[in-house]
Amino acid sequence: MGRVTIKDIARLLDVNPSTVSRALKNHPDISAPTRLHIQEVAQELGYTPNYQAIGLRNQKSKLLGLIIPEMNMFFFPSIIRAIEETIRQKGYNLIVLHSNNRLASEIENVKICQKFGVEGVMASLTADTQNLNHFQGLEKQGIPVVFFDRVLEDSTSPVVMIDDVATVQIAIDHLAASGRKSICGFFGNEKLTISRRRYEGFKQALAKYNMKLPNHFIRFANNAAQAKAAMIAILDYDEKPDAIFSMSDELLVGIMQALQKRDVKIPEELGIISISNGDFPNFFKPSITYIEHSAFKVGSAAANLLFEFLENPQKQTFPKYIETQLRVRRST
Amino acid sequence: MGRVTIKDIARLLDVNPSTVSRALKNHPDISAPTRLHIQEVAQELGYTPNYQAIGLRNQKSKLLGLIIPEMNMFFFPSIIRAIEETIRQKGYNLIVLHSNNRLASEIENVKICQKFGVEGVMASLTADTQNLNHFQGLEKQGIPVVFFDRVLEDSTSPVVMIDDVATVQIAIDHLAASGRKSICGFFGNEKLTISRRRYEGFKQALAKYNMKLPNHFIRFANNAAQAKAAMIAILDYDEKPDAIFSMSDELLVGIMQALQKRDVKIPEELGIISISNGDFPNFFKPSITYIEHSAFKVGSAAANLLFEFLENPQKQTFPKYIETQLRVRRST
DNA sequence: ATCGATTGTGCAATCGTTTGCGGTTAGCAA
DNA sequence: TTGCTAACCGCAAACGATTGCACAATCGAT
Repeated sequence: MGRVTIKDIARLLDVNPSTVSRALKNHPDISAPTRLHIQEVAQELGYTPNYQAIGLRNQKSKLLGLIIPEMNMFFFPSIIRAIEETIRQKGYNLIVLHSNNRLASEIENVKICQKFGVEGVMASLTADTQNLNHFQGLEKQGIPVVFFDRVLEDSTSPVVMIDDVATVQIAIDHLAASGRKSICGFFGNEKLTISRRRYEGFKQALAKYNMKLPNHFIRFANNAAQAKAAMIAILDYDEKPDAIFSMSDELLVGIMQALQKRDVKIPEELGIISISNGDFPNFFKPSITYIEHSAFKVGSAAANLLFEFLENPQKQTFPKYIETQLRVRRST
Repeated sequence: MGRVTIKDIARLLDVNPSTVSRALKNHPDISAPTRLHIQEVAQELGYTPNYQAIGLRNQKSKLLGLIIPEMNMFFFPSIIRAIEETIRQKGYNLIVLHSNNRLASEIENVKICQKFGVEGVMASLTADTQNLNHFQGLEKQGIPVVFFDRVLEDSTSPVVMIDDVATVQIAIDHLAASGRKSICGFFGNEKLTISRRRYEGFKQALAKYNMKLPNHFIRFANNAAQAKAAMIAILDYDEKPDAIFSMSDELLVGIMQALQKRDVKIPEELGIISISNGDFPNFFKPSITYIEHSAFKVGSAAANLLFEFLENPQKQTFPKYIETQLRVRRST
């Protein structure tokens, strides 16, 4: 009961705690015999360093914060895997905070990061986040923050994302090349910059091919259920699309549920392409053509970028773009 | 730069840190005027309590550890959501540790929990975990550990899980009731107790109906890809099953990919039922009948059980069973 | 024998916060 | 005036680990 401390070891061996501390970290001041003896005893007693005490003394915590808008099955598991893997190697650990898509939670999550004294933060924002005021406390304390994916337009902070416009362009190029002429676009929460940017790219890309874009071909959906409902609604219009563009796996799932329900023939009646992390497109029949937007790469890049700031706080900030790649499957 | 501390406030107002501390927690010893003034100043300066210092002083960390064998899209996002939600209400936060399916990582993760001084741990084990020796350090320090889902047979620790045998029984009952006579079972990693228990339940249930069970009707697969390969192999046998039982969403995904590839008619040629968290069965056409095994409920129960031990360390340990429920869809 | 350098260890302060105890003041009654 | 009680607040130690500095012991060189 009660963990073993350096003091305990010191008392037991009748030496000073400082000697034990130095011995355990192989400080050259301590002679080999005492050093080995102390290490042996520490091992036997099952000594575990107390990060709270170490952190307090050294003003370090070995903790990084990850703030995500929600915990879903589509994007964030890969993100977390990637970040964990990257930071573990450097002896850091992660405290993951979900905002449940609410700004108030996000604000609180930032506070929690501060309370725990995290050394850096990675964040993806909620749809309601209009400014970064709640992150200013961190910046003031010199704690670097890296934003990824769901970021704000005017962010002067370091961000990791894909080139939304270019990525959508690739998708539309592909659809156009295979003869599609009226394309319907599905986008996430309209309040999200990422949705609006991809929507902008979509409009630009269609304009390039002089494709028409009736209002009901533009769909903003906050989740799979909304996407499903929207897709079904589209099928009830007279003017039907011959292809669907989806900006995420989550929307793709909803869209596919609708199409399966209505027995739409893919790719004959309708072509489909989606931006995706890469798993879900293979779950459907036919498999879905997608632009790979690797969450793993985003996570790794965000973590690495954060470390660059930890190592060099003066570093210039600039957006880091993750490359994407077209993967042609059977839906186009 | 550098966070504001109680000392800073004390210096600024020319009072003792203890006064500030008491004022901030509304201690009655402090008069209303000083209390309000101090709170005001603290607010203005953006004071944030230092959990490291508080934890050190109070021997608390407000941190709980969650050790999971891997971070996948099937089960653990819901688990994490549920746990987070439950513990947040009590002012606790989570540090999530992935073992990457390796025992060595799991052992290290336990150590990390100790270093950070977590007050409790929730854990789901890797397939290679044969004993709980590496958790003994925690128990010795009086830190409660709750295991869930992927647990060990001989565990004397508190566990949260479903009644595997009964759940599989429900599945087979359902298949039998709809006239299926030769059922093939898919199970996870054979080294996992959860796989073996469900396999046992499967055998018992088939025996109840006197169904035959050729060797190639029993499949252990470690992931979706292996399940897919196994399913394809089965389709190449002369003796084919008329129904499939899958013990998890991950296996279901692999199985469905194989069936879609081979254009197997569901439910005409083959019926399918799976134990599932509830999302994936709806992604397929036809939708898959499943026994709902709610990860969210498991997570909530694990967190609540852990709190019971935190509040009453003497509490008796007993396995907590999460109820499951048959959801009939179109695959049977 | 004396000095100097070297080696090994202890002392004490520090990180930020909490809390038991003691002390000062004011107010009030006798 | 004296005594007593609240009301308020400060002092200092403590949590566990680290580290600059001081100090003692040893050794070699002169």
